[in-house]
Amino acid sequence: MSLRHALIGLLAEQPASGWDLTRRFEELLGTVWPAGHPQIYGELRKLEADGFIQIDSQGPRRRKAYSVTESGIAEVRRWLTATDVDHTMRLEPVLRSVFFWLMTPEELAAYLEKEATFYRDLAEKYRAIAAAKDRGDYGDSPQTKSIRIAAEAGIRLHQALGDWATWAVNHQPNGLQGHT
Amino acid sequence: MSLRHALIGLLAEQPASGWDLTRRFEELLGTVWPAGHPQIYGELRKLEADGFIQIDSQGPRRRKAYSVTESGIAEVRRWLTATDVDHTMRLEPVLRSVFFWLMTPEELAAYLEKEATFYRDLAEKYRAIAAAKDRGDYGDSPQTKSIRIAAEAGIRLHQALGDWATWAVNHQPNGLQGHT
DNA sequence: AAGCGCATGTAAAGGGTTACATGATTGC
DNA sequence: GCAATCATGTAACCCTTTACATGCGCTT
Repeated sequence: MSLRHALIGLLAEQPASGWDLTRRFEELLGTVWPAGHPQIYGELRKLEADGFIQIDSQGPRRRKAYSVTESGIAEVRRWLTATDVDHTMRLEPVLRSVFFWLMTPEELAAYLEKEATFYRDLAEKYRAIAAAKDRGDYGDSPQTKSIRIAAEAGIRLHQALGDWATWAVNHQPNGLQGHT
Repeated sequence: MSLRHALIGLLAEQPASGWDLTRRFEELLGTVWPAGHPQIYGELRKLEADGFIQIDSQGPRRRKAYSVTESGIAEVRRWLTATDVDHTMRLEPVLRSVFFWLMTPEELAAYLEKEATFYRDLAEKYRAIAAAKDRGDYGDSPQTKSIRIAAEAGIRLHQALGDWATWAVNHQPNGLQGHT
C-alpha cells in the first residue's frame, strides 16, 4: 500500500510518465522498494481515478505525464503524518542466517565472504552518492536533501550488514562437518 | 519462495505442527520474515506433497506434527548453497524518508524522535537475547549459535536505524514551513 | 453444560512478479 | 525501409493478508 504514496510523492517533485517513474524507482528506490512497470502503470490509473493525480500532458507514443493534485498532496501528507509506520523488514539474508548450522564451515565461510564484499560495495556506492550531494552537485532543494537522508540510511544499513557478515565469520555455528 | 525453505529448516531442528511453526515464526522471525498461519498451513501441505516433509505423528484436534525428510534437508541445503541471495529489502521507513520534504520541521522532528526510540528499544531487546545466548541459557547447539548470529543482525540493523533517525534530526530538508 | 481459548483449516481479496503483446521512434 | 529499442499496456500467476468457519479440550 506504500506504492501509491511513493508515486504521488515522486509526482509532487515534478510531472512524470509511467516510464519516467519506472526508471526513477529502479535507480532511486530499487533497493528499498522495488516496483516493476506493470505495477506502476496499473497504480497510476487507479490514482487518477481517485483524483490524487491528473494527466498533465500527452506526448508521443501514448505518453501520459501525470501531475499531482491538491488532494494528492494531502494524501501523501496524511500517509506521512497520520498512519503507522510499517516496521516489518523482509530480509532474506538474515532469514538464511537462522539456518547457517545446515552449512559446512567451508560453505559458510565462502558465503559470508561474498556477502561481506557485496554489502561493502553497496555501502560504498551510497557513500559516493552522499558525497556528491554534500558537494552540492544536485543543488540543495528540500527534495535533494531528503534523498541525501535516504542515502545515509543506505550507507548505514549496508555497512551494518557488511560488518555483521565479517563478524559472523568468527562466530560460526559449526553444524555440519564435511557433509555432502 | 523463502517460506518453504524456512519451514523445512525449522523442521530440521525438531518435528512441529502448523501451530508450533506459526508461533515460532511470530517470536523468532516476526521482524525478518512475517508469516501468518493460513500461509503456513497451506505451504506445509505442499511441502508434504513434494516429499520434503512427512507426517511425524498425529495428536488431539487434528494436530499433525511434521518432520523433515532426507530430500527436505537436501532442498534447504541447495537453497543455502546454490541459489542467489535475494538482497532486496522492503523498508517503508527508508521509503518514507525520500518524502520528508513534504513534512513540516515540527512534524518531522516528532516523527524522527518516535522512530529513534522505537529502534533503540528493539536493538535493546535483541541485545538481551544475545546476552542470554552468550551466557549459555539455551545451550550451545549449532542451532542456538545460528540464532545468536541472527540476533546480532537484529542488534546491528536496529542500532543503525536508530542512529540514522537521530542523525536525520540534524539534517532536516526544511521543505514545508508551517503548512496545514 | 457452558463458555473460552486453542488449533486447524478454507475463501476471497490484494499486492507484486513474470511473460506476453504492441505501437512508435530512432538509427542504420 | 528495416531493425532495434523505447514506451506503454494486458494477462496470468504467485505470494501474502484478512476474514470467516469449525471443532476440540479445558476450566468453572
